[in-house]
Amino acid sequence: MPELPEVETTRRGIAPLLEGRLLTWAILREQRLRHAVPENLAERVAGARILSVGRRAKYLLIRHDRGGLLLHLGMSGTVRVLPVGYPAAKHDHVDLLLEGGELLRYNDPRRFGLILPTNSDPDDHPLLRDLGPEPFDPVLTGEALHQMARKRKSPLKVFLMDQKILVGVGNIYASEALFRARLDPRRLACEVSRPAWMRLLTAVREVLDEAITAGGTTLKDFRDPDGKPGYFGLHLQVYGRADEPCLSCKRPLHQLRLGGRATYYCSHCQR
DNA sequence: CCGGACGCCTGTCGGC
DNA sequence: TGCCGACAGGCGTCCG
Repeated sequence: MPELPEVETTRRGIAPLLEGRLLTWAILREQRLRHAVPENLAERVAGARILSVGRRAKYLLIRHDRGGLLLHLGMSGTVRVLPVGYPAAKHDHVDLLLEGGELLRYNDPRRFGLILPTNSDPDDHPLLRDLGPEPFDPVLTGEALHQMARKRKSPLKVFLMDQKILVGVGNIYASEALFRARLDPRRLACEVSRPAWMRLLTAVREVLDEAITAGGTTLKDFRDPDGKPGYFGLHLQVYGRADEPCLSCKRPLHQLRLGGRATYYCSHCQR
């Protein structure tokens, strides 16, 4: 589920509540996530003072004075801030208890996400090692993308979703950015011109930025830490709109599979 | 090294 | 009504 805008929305929701607070305990109801959550999670976090809540790619990084926590929402994960004692529901796998009577509750029906305590800065975790640049990092340019794509024969959309190239773009925003840049998702990455890469990078940044402003996209599960959905779904131009008219040319949009994922595009506007 | 298929999970939806 | 397959926002591994 959550791509960069949903993770960033989650980060912004929890950061003001967490920063400077003391973690007092953790309740672990289900440890079988993408990686097993250590049995001693509570002891690992109890008494730690939270310094900051950051984000790298689609990971949330909670830094505290004894290390940190790495958190990923997978396909269906959400995090909420609730009062202590709030009854736990199905798939509420982990609670992080905070000084002052609130808790951070992690819910993830499909269990593709993760919560891992780290002894040092969670930035240094091996899971983050091979990630590409953030989409808003100035080191990322149309020229850089053009270079990286030179020998890549995968479809443009698959390339765009490769987290080693750049991070944060998932299945929804890949289709949206390609529509905005008027590029055919099936085009081979190695055959895309430098001006087209610049157009695409601009489109990626615009789409992500607008989605963050809207609080992300709620197709089904996603909620911000207050339990509110994201409203970018109202701005989706192509995702989920197979056979509906293109908002630009009125011709019906197409759907196909690329890299095993549903892909939506306009065969007239995107070349 | 690269690209494609598959698996990990649960829930939901459409077709029969 | 019930069953069964397909599919869903991510990502890692395997194999050719």
